[in-house]
Amino acid sequence: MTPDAPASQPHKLFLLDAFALIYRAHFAFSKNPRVNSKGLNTGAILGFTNTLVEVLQKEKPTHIGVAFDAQKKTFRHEQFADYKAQRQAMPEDIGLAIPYIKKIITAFNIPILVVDGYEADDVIGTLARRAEAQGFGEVFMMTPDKDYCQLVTDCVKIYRPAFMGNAAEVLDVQHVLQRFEIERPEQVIDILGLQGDASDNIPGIPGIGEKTAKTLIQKYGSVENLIANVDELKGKQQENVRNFAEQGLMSKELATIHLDVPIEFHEEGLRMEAPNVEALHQLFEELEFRQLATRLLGGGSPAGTSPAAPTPRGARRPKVAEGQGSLFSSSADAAVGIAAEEGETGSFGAPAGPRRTLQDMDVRYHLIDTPELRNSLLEFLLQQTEVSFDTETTGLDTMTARLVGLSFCWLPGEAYYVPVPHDDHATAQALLNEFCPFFEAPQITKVGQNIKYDLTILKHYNVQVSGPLFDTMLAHYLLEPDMRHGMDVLAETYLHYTPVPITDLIGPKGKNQKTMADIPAAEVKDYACEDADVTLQLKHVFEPMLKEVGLLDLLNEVENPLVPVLADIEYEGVKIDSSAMGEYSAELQGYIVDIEKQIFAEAGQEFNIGSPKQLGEVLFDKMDLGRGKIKKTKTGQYATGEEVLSQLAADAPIAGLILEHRQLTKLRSTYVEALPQLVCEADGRVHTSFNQAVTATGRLSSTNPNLQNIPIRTEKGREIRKAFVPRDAGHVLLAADYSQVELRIMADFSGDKTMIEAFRQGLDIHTSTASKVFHVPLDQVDGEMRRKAKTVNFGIIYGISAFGLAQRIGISRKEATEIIDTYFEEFASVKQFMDESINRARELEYATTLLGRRRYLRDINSRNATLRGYTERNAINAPIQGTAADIIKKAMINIHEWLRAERLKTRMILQVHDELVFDAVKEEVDYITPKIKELMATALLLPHGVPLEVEVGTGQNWLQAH
DNA sequence: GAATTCACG
DNA sequence: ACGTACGTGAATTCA
Repeated sequence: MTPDAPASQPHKLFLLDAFALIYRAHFAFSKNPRVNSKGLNTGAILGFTNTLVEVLQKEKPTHIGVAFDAQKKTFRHEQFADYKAQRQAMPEDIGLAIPYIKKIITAFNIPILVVDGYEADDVIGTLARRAEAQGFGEVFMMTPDKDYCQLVTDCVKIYRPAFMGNAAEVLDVQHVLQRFEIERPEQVIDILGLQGDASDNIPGIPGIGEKTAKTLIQKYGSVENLIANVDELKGKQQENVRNFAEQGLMSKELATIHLDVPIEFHEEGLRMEAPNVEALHQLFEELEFRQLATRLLGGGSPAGTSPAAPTPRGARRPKVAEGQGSLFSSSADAAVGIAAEEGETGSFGAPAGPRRTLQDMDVRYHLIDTPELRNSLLEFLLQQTEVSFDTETTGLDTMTARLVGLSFCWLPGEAYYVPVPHDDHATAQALLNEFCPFFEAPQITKVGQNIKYDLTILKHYNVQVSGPLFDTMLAHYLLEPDMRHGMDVLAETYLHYTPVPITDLIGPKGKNQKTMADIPAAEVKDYACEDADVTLQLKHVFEPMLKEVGLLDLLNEVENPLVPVLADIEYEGVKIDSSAMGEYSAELQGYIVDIEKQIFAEAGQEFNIGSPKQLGEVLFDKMDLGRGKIKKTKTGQYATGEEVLSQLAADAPIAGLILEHRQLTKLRSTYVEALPQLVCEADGRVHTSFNQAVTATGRLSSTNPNLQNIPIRTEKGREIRKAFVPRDAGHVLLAADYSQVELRIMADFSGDKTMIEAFRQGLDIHTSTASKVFHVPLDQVDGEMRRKAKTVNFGIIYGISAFGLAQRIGISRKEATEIIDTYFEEFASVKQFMDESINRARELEYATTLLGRRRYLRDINSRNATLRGYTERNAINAPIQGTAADIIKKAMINIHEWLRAERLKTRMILQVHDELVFDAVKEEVDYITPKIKELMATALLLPHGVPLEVEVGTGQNWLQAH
């Protein structure tokens, strides 16, 4: 296909249609305009820049150019007086935005392409053709405009950038032919010529829309041929084609993109170059694009990314004058901080200016490696009220990692590093004992980034950390729940500072990666001190921010106090009966082999059942199942999910077998095989990690392994829970569940009398709902009605839709609509609550929980109905799910505290969103059961007083405990 | 590394 | 006109 030999490295050229992208970006923000502090509407600029950046990062073009329409009239205006006449004058905001956009493009060192008398599409089309002729492997015309479809070839494609929730999309020849139902891409012009294009004021032929245009072109091939055969047409259509034939031809001409623009194709001129970082910085600063600046330039100051610029370590460090009293600073000294308060701080509280690294800083990082120095350090530590600290270890796995050093900081810019002998446990233990007075001091706030990790490490050295904690990771989690909270990103965003990458010390990730223990203490010192230093400074930035938005209490009363609770839970672990797992694995394997044989017999061939691709081909191509009702995934593969196979199972036994096979292999590989491998050898237990800063709603999540998704819904799955056992014969497992928390929260928040009454009376809520929705007395609700009502109740919490409900209970959309309507008649306040939730979110652009936890819903006013709908459902769900999370977190803190105060031996070992699991001492069960119930039920009181109920069970394993 | 599927609340 | 219930994590396949 390529006429010339392709270049050695595959060339990838992107040609952007500037105005089309700018208009689209502008209108995307039209409902809730983005305005910077100078009153400039920056929506179009931000949208365009985001699109540009995305394509640069994701697609990594080798060549690129941005085409603008010529300012003056184009040949199309000469040809057709009304051309684009109806398009309103360019909105003022766009006019103001364009100079900025051009500056940004220029700062990226990307050429701007304009040719007098031509529009961008002609320029792009011409260049695309010439690039193809020169042997470019791939050319992408980046535009949302469908006119470009006429230009698509095997190597020239359309790239529709991601937009308002839709993923980016590449349209190739096949897509175009399919979409327009034509045989050659050029016929797009004929289609457009007939149907016209309102936005470009191409008239087309009256009475011909998308459908008719397709049919006619399929039959006649072109506008000209249609006109030639106009006699074959009937009635009004014939009349129209006859009368407007001229207009049709003119429309076709207007829709035609011209490929003879007088412009040279210079490969070198379009080659990608490194951006002018300084210029981008200035522009983003002026436009107040902080997030973009961080994302794009954060770690990207030229010095920061260049591997050719290693950090000259130690060269400029002031030598520590051992034994001198002046080594330690009291708070009276004005140390120079990384984020010294300078100038206006903007909304992130960080000073403007280029990113800085350790080499730019006047810091004092000291090595504390003698008993005398340690003593002196401890003395200073004990005088502080707030100290950040960090642990350096031999690895990230808390169960096996050994301590390498400790760093401390109480004044910005000044920190201390204490090496710990990692290979001599007795000496290490003795050294840590020295610091116990500090760690245990109740009056000193300990500040850390992901401090649960440090607490756990210290716990392995018998150090119990007391006093208030402040975790900067959690602070940021409350400020921006759906962002990431790594220290490096936070330092860059809020302190404009780039910490030394850990890989500078221990090398890149790989087989020979070193650990901190392999690095001389003098080198670790700077890294470790910097972490403590940065963490302290982040605290000073976040605390006022949290106070301002009313989240400081949530942090101090819930998230921070939860940290030691989770550390204890993880430390305790859950005992797993590995031999039971082993037996069950063999049993499952037997079933699997058996089912496999049956599947191959049904299919008449062997194939990889685990490959959705092969499976789809076998089911839908070879066996021809599905009868036209075949679903496809977004990548064009056959969908073979549970939903599809269940439908198929009615008349194709193979579908049911595959579902069963899927279930069994899932159970085997994800649980039965995986869990025993994660059992800690030392104590026979698995130690999960509870992540406190992952979910958008405030829930915890569990990894390594995930113990929050252990099977229970099916017979064979549930069996796995039998392998979760108490630590010894003196213990039992005790499980305490909130009953219907989320529905109770919904009842309470909405104040719905009917639902509240049901809970007050202790009714089964699904039966009660069924009785209302189906208008039958409580005692006449059958299983089917209850099942449907249960689905409705869940649907309510999730922000119900008729379609979703119909899908899930297998009824028509009409029936689903009726059920929902009846529900909202019966539970009018619930409907009102849902509407109010959405309205409040539209105003605030966030939703809140009972304790003020926020979830930002920045798309709530989006013009894209799908995205908006999604965000509206979040506006309903987030406060409910998040409040439930608030409640159980409070309960965990209170129970942990109570167990400790009473010196009980029972240990909390798991949290599963609405359930707490305890490894309970048998003798304590009767004493703790009512207290745990009470502490859970009263952890937080709901505003309207809907009671919370807790069910407790015990047993020899987790299954029995339910 | 993305996509698909499926385990849980 | 369009897509379809909220929130997670892990295993697997495949490009």
